[in-house]
Amino acid sequence: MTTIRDVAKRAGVSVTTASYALNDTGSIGEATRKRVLQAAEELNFHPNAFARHLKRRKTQTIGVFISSFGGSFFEEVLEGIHSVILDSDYELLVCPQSRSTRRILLHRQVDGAIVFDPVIPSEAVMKLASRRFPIVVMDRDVQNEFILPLLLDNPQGVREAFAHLYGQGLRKLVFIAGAVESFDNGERMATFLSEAQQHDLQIPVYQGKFTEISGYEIAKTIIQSNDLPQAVFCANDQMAIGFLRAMKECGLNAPHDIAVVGFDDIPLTRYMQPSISTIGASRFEWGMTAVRQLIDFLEHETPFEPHRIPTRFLARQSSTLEG
Amino acid sequence: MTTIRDVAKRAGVSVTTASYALNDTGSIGEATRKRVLQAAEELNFHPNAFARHLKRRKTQTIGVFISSFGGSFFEEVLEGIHSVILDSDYELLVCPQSRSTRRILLHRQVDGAIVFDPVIPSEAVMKLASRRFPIVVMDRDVQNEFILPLLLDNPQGVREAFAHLYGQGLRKLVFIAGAVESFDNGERMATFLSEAQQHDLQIPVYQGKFTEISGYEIAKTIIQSNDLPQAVFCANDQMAIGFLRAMKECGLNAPHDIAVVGFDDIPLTRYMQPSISTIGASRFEWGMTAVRQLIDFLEHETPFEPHRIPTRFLARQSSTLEG
DNA sequence: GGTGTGTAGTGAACCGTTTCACTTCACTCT
DNA sequence: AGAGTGAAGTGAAACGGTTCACTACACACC
Repeated sequence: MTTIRDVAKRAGVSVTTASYALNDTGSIGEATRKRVLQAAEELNFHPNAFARHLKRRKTQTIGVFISSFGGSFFEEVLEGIHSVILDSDYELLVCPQSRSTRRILLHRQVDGAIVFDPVIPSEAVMKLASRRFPIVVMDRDVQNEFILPLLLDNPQGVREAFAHLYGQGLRKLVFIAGAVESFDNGERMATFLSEAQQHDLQIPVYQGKFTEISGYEIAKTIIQSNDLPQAVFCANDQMAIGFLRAMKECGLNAPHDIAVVGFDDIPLTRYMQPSISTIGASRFEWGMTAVRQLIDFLEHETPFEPHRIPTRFLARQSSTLEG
Repeated sequence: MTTIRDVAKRAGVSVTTASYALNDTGSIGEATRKRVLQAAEELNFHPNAFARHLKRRKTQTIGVFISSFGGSFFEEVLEGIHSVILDSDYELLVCPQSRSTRRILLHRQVDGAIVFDPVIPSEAVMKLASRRFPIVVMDRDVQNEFILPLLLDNPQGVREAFAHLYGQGLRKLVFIAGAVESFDNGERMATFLSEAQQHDLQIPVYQGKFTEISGYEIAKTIIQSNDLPQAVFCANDQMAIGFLRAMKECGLNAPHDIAVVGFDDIPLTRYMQPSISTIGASRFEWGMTAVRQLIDFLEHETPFEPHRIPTRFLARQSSTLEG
């Protein structure tokens, strides 16, 4: 509750001088500065962030908008973001999905945004983005001078995975898709199907929802059809996990009966039995890159440079036939 | 960039009237209110949060201070917190460890705090807490009128786990401790040792750090000593996972050679092979309770009611000897 | 002595809201 | 007719900083 006025009074200077001294701006004599700093210390003064932001019209804060904390997916992205923030003089505001929050926050509570929540409509993003409010999107492909899409290189990983399956002689393949609105899902599917087409394969597609349970249910359907594919490619790991659970329940073995591949390389995939083949990317660096570019833009208007985050296929037990 | 003045002008009323109309306070005629709301809509007006907070001296925001996003531990806590926030008219500010951030944030950027980061000194918490700034702590046991400790019932779960091991005839037990500063670690250890003492058992304690690698290293030490215990109790799951990895590498089998129990019930424990016996609590509800109590205090000064979050032992493969 | 230059410091406006204290005016009551 | 009441609306002072434009003064230079 102590204000800069209290500090000024105690140091015997004007408010202006106190402000300059505390911010190390303006020209203030060394002795005076010391006196002000000491007064501030003694009074345990901390400037009111709101008053400051109000006047400066800058919040020195980056907003990150994610769909939820769950799924152990955002974790690493957030850690990457956080690691950069620590070394900057920005603050971090993480905002999980919420209508009201979003509206209010987006209006001037942060200097720039990182969007990773498909629920936010692209039109809203387009409308908000501006020189004074740059946005990095990690979940869609909209682009303009003030919007930077920073996306996974889905095609690369998917092609590697396809080659891996095809190379083992597997020809009867199935694609299990995630949420239709998802950009990543679309790209993964498109790539997989196009690869297949080049090898004259027909690929049935089952529509899932990126959730474990949807993978599980699709697996049951497929198994009951009594027409097992040799391999399934799941658009994310959660569905692969569900798929494997169903297989296990039915006494089927991966990769023997059906080879399974996921996408994302979430930690679980390494620990499951069998371990799950998947496509990974460094989410930590992904997050780092996002903030870095955003801060660079905010500070020097460095133009955005869209590029893809590399992915790589990780062959593990669930899809690797022996010998 | 449009302000309430623009709205007022367009609606042909004073700023005061516009403010009252927008906030549904004061007494404003229905026709006027409509006109103001419409003007605001047309201009796409959103009140500047900083100006508002500055004047109101309330931010309508809850700050959550965690040590990091990693470890898949906070995830569920945050989701619980978030779920309550969604139904309230508060906003959520999640702030991972960072010196500067903390200082600044704590000073008036949030109305109340939830602390789950051992790095924050208890003195700081004590100093900050006040009627106008209540704090819920989830990682330590400081308490006063304005600080609510909301802790796990460590003793309950640990006692159940001890009984489980002891009940299977295991007598040669070892305790693997986590970070010494940790309140939870201390309580888990104290309970385990006291239970043991009641049965006249001596328990060696190894000092770990709550990390997988520390569990791994301790396991190697123990195994090389050639004097295997019948069971180890790890103060958290990460260490249990490391311990099991070391065992596997040495060709040892859990629970046969050594039974292993962890603490936290992180998702991995269910999926590992063998699945890991552990002690769980609903972190989701833990988070929910924390915010609920905080908001209740903020709104009605409802006095804090400390209580423990129940834990339960979950017997899984890693510690269950067959029939 | 007049001009110029640089340093140290100050007054007051401003950022965009909220809200206290007040005015107006129409209406009712006695 | 005069007093009283309540509803609708307004002016201006906050809130706590930052910063523009300015003063005061010492010093150097020619």
